[in-house]
Amino acid sequence: MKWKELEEEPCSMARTIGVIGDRWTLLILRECFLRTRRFEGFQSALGITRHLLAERLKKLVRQGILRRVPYQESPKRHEYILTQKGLDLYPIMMAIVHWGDTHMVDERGRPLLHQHRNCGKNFDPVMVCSECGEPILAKEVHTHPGPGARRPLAKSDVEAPAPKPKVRRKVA
Amino acid sequence: MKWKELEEEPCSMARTIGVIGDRWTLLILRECFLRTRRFEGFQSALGITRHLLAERLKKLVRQGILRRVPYQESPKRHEYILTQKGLDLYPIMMAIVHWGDTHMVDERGRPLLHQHRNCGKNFDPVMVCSECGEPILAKEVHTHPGPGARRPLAKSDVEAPAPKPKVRRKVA
DNA sequence: TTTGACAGTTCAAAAAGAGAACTGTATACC
DNA sequence: GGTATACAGTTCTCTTTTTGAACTGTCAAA
Repeated sequence: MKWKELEEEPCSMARTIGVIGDRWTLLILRECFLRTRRFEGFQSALGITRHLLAERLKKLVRQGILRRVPYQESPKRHEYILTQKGLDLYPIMMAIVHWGDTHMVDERGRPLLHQHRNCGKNFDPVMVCSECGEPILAKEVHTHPGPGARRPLAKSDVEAPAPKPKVRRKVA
Repeated sequence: MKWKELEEEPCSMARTIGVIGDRWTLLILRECFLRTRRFEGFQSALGITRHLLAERLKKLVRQGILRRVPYQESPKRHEYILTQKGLDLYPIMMAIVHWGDTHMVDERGRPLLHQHRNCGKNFDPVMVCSECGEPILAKEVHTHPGPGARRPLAKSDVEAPAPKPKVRRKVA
């Protein structure tokens, strides 16, 4: 599969993955949220090769996730700033961090704590339903095709067919 | 950088990215949440090469995100089922989908709608603070080192130094 | 004049991924 | 019995990506 194609699939997840779904891009975005803005800053913080960094930054700018803003003339220098579209990635970042905090910490505990200025407390992000406000569990969510689905109302597009082998065998 | 190293970095985000931060892994996980469980199912749904699929599934099992469960004897066949650790990835998936729904849809609208069984309505996921319940904005979050930080209390570890060039130039 | 900051670009070598064919067990159909 | 098909991989070669390191070019400070 060519990754350009991903962005045209009738799946918001595939499209998003086509834009930010690789390791370096995600790490670059982490740095953005930690207030890194300049080429050298990203490069030294991440140890990414300069070649790839230049390419990834270009792509993020093309996608409207970063804005390339001049901060001095002669020589021309630019900073990479998150746009609103970029800032909207924050829940993804927080969800990733939170999973790591839950499942990937060693005995010493979390590397980073997050404090909510509103209430002053260290917090965890919780995903809730926009309609009823209750936390969302995978089991309680039912998906069905929306207007942008490939073939409207074709359930098989969105839910894999139940495993039903044509050939019956000895079952363990 | 070797990607194994990522998992040892003192950053929950880097560690998580080391585990699930590549395109195919994310797409495989999408399929898992859409109830795909078998090798052929993943392969035909995604068009991933069989080679890569086998490798990624192995890795996800090693990481405890999927469990390889036999569903028949002779020939031995297995299904790949999300563990609790895997199910806990759901907020990440939903956050990714939601960003795509917001920023990557065409005129036709969303490819997929999500219905919350609790309240019966189609919903968007909203990320709120575990302490005060208010939605979280990037601007309202302050980070500081936790017990698992590389060097306790070294602020420079977690916040990039403010851009302060040693050399002063004509500023635009 | 030399050094260093900064933001890239270039190029050869190594790693990862794609595409297709092949392996091996087992059942169903003719 | 012979052929076809399901399933879950493995093996192979070829192409694309990524790495690592060096190089380019502007400007300022010592």
